[in-house]
Amino acid sequence: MAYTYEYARPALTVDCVIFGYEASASSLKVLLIRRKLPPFAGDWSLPGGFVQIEESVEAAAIRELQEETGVADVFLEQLYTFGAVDRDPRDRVVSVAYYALVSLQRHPLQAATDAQWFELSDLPELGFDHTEILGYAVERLRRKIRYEPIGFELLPETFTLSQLQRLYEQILEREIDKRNFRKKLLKMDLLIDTGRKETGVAHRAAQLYQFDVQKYQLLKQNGISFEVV
Amino acid sequence: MAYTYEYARPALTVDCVIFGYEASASSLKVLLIRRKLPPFAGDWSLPGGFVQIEESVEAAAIRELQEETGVADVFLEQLYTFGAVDRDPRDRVVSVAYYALVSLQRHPLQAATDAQWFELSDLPELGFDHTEILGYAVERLRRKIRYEPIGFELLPETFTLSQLQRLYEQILEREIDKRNFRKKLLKMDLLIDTGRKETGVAHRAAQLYQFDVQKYQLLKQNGISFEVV
DNA sequence: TCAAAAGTGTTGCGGATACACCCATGT
DNA sequence: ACATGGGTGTATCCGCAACACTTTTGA
Repeated sequence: MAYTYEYARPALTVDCVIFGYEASASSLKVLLIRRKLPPFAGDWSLPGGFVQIEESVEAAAIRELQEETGVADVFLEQLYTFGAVDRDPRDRVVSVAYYALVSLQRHPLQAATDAQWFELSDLPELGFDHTEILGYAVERLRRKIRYEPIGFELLPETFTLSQLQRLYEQILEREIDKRNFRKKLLKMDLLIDTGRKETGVAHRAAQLYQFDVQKYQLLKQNGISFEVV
Repeated sequence: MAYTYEYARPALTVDCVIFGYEASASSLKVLLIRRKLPPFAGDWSLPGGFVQIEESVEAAAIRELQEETGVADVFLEQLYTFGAVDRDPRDRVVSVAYYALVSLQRHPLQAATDAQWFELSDLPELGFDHTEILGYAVERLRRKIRYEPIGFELLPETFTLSQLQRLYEQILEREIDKRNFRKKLLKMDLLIDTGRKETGVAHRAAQLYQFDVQKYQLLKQNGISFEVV
């Protein structure tokens, strides 16, 4: 079946920057897909696909994420729309980019066979304008993690303060003073002490905490912001 | 001439939230268009139109802005892409929203005949999801003006500190202490004292300043941010 | 001379930073 | 017993907020 329009229309796609984090290894990764077909065959690229006519743009992003990783219900946010005329050599394609945050502990993935995780510090060349898109995503993540509690999306349900700190250090690429970090976080009173401790570590076991989402929502309505560093 | 595709494609449009500011009246406005045709005939809406196949999405926004106001070379930034399935009752339409900042002193407009400026505090009902888009734009402007020097886009080339302060007060909807505001702004050393003074006012004439764009660019590269309030 | 806005300093407080040692646990 | 990370307090500094009067100018 074919569709005919009076004026030419660009194709509309979504592309997803999927960040995955493994707290045990303190390692921040991005999921990339190896392209089988031209253009850029053999290159790596961001997972993405066409927006179907009966789904919202956000639904398309959720569907892509689900198809590539099997996960649903994770943090997903629109990033930016890339609309240069020649960004795809075949056709006029406008792409709405999203980024997702996935805790690899909470969501043990069945990544698609042609997909692979890459360390953020060791990325391959990407097809299309995907290097630019990924750069945007990293920038957004760095900015956003400083004043909104999105870091918890990357950690297990319960986590230690050191895990949280290492996450921030990874993303912001700088060291943070342990005492000051703990003082500030605990003072906000948004971490619930679960009363349980880490297990299976070859040293003193750390307290396990949970982020208090409900309390945060309340405070947020009153204009209190979550400023960490 | 008609265009045929194997799969259905949404139409792609841009919508522009055009903020205009008149320093003399301390009044922040938005440009709206009265719709002549259904749907929402008679209602007001944001200026916008289709993305042409041979122009980038940003170019389409620039063109729209130019068509509606006659101005070019003003601040214009992508806001968000609105992609709900039913946001336009006629057809599937995805819209990339932009917002622009126009100093009404610097750019005396020939606004299109069907266009009109509205006080931000006194808006009519808008067609489509344009109220939501406008809300996004206001929120973005409020957030962004606090840590990036975009306020100057809304003022005349040279301005007084009081004009600058009133602009911030308008946008942030709160009062700011005059002495603290001046101290902070002047301390940043990003305002050039032109040596000239206001004229034609019925009281003591104020110093005229200019924003030092070059110096700001330099500092920005070194990671210094412009935090005003 | 009056009205209206320009211009100007100081103080107190709270949050940010810098910094080093003892504790608990598993091997 | 040792290695590894967990956990803790204090002193200093700087930026933020609060606050009121004098000066200049045109009408």
